[in-house]
Amino acid sequence: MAGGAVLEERYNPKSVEERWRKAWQENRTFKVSEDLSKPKYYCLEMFPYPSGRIHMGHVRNYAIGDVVSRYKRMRGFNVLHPMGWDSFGLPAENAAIKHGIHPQKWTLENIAFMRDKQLKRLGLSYDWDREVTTCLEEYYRWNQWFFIKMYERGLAYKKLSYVNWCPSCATVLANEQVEAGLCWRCSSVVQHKELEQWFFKITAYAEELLSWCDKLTGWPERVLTMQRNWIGKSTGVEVDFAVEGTGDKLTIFTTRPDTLFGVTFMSIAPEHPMLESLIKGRPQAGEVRSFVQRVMSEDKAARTDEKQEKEGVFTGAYAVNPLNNEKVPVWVGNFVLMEYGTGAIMSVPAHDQRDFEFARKYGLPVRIVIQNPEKNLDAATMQQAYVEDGIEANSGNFNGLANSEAKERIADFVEQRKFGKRTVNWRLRDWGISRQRYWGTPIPIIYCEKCGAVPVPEKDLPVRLPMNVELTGRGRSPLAEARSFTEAACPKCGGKARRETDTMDTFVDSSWYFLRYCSPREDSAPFAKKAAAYWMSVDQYIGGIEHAVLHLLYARFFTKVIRDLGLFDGDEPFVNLLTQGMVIKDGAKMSKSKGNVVDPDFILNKYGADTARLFSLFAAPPERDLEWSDQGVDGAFRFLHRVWTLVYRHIEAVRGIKAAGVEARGDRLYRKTHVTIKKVTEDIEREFHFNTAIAALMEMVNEMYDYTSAGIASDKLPMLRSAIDSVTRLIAPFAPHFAEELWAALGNSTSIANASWPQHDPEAIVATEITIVVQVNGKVRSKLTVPAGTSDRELEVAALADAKVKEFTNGKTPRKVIVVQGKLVNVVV
RNA sequence: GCGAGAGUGGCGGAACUGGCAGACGCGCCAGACUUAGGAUCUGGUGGGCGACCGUGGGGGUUCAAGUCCCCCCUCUCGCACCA
Repeated sequence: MAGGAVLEERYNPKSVEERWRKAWQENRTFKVSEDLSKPKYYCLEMFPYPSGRIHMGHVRNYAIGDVVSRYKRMRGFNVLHPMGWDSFGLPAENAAIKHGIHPQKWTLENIAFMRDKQLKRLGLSYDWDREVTTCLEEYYRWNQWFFIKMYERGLAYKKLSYVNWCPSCATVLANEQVEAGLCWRCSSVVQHKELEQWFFKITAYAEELLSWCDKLTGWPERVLTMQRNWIGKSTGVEVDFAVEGTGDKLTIFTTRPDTLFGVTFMSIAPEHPMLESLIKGRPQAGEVRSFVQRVMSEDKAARTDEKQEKEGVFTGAYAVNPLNNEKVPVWVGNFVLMEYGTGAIMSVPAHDQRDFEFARKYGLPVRIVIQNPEKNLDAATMQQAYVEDGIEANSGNFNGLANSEAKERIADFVEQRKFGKRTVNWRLRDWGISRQRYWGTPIPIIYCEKCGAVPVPEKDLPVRLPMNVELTGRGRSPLAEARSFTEAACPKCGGKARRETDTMDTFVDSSWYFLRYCSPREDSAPFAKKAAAYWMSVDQYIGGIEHAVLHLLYARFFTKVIRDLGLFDGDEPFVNLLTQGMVIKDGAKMSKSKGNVVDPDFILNKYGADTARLFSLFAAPPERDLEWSDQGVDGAFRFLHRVWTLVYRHIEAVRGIKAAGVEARGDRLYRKTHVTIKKVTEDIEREFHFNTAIAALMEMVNEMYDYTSAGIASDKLPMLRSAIDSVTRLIAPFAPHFAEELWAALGNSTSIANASWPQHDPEAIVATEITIVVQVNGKVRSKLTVPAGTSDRELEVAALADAKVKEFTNGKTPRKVIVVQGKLVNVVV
């Protein structure tokens, strides 16, 4: 047996934790496999990037997940709780450039250190046999496999487009990776650049990704809101305006067809493909070109800044409004985005604030087409656009209709006359996955001079990332420099060809790793279908809010694609999501520059893992930010000490004693024990409120001290035994090494991880006597102790007879007496 | 501007469907044991001398409001020229 059957006098976390860490490893305590006889539970924490060291945020994240896993396990679930490494990515490459160490070596060394020297010390109940490392070919080959499957279905495609370019990372970024115009990783100003890129067609799933937001009831509302905003569905109408003098059509998108009669000009994006033909041969051409050039030279941050002055120039061209055959000027506007809608808009200054400002600035006409029913609008004097609902005016046959009604009627009219059609526009763009970097999954495409882009056949996978590549941090994709890599034969015709040298965005790796955990050593498929059918979906996913739209949206998308490939029978990857708060110190996020970082190793050395876990779970509920407090850690340590000392004192006396059963009902410690079991269980079940669960355990331990303060009679030993027994089980998910040690000392020879969770005795918690609060006019004046089950009538009589009540009612007759069953009496005078 | 969340002692935080505000912990104060205590144990600890007053501010509903309704303030996060 691994545990010491005799307790040492003083709690020594170091020796206790070492002993149990070893025991768990040797006994394979947390190894799991599919077992149809038990209900399954899949608990997952977002896997880390192997940066070299873990931080307090990791400790908190994994401690939360571990409590959930261990608790569910004790409740009889077959728990899958895996860990792995999101191990492709830029820092490895930067380390290579800076220190001349190969990214692979750097990464694998970091993983070994973080796994063996850091994570394993935390006592986390992982099945380490399921470890997944995304930078190994046994994993990334399946990224390539998915790419090819998606390519075959038209879900992966290449196109020339304007992309977000980070000059510092020297690579392209997805839209999701640009935050306020800055690179999400290094905060450089993102540039606009035209490049050929590979895309995943996430927009094909936009509707489904959106509609499922309503069904993910186990997700925090704010994450769903962010996803809904990001997907950004807007329904409207596309309308064709004929360009005067040419046969061309200028198509615009609008959500406000009810304002179509109020169009007084048009605006198009500087990148609009029709621009050249519009200005050709016109006197305005020169001015337009220099305007366009100036706007396009601005970086993305400046261009999309709301405070940016709205500017434009007249192209000299006119377009015809198909509804009233009116001629309106076409302008180029710096605020019109080519990526959204059609890159051209109709401008209705009377009813759109942007258009209004633009019209006033350039002296363009304003025409009211929706009248305010409260107060007549005047185009000449209005100070801002009228964007509320109202009645149609100046709108031909539609005059007099409510604008909400007119929206539909005008859209119908547009469709009947074939001026355009109803459409839906999405803010969501396809996911650009090409990265001009080395340390990632090679995109499995070969370019043949004759056949064009040809996917690498499945049998030739993986396309291995070559190891002998020089990394300079400059210029093009590092892979492009490696001739042995780029030279290839066309899989179709065998002719001379070259390989794609871009690698995939690392968010591809984390989009399906949760499926891989189900069967991590499977080598004929990304995962075994049967294993996934058993384990998926993830019952509880835990991680930071920072992935609210990035990873969590991509993973949902991949899951749906994988479903449609017939590999997995489910719609969503994560049933419940817990977004834990940050760990902060002195009111700010821990960061090197602020010098407020707490090193997990230091805490582990000084107090041990159980204290570190206990504190991070006790100091705040998981979804809130946690303020780190050195003194708070002392408090957690002290609590474990108190439990230890209590058990140490009585262990000899209770060793051979049988725990108390129902015959002990009525004993105050027995009652407290069962109240605590109920409270701890409910707090874990209800939103994982570990802080109050731990508080309840502390209360119980205080009660145990009190119970035993004057020594203990032998007839009370069964109650003490059952209390110690229960506390040990209840504390096990929080402080597992500690609990194992006590558990062994109590004479158990199997791990407490496999012990059952205690169940409370409902009869035991029914009090025989209850305290009733007595109020006079809503203010607490007295308390009554009465037998449970005293009737309302008796309570009222007792309250009115109370001396204090008489004093405060001062002889007046009560106007009303309110009795709340078992709680309170309020006398109103 | 839009959306989400929050505001409670000196501090972190409790208070499930309206029913003793401040559980539990930290800190602080006092005492015990001690050569000693930054160890441990015991007790106390919202404010005010008091009637009383206290959950960001102001109204309201109710026998009763941290909790429900209306108005306002502050903070955090996300989105933000999306046509």
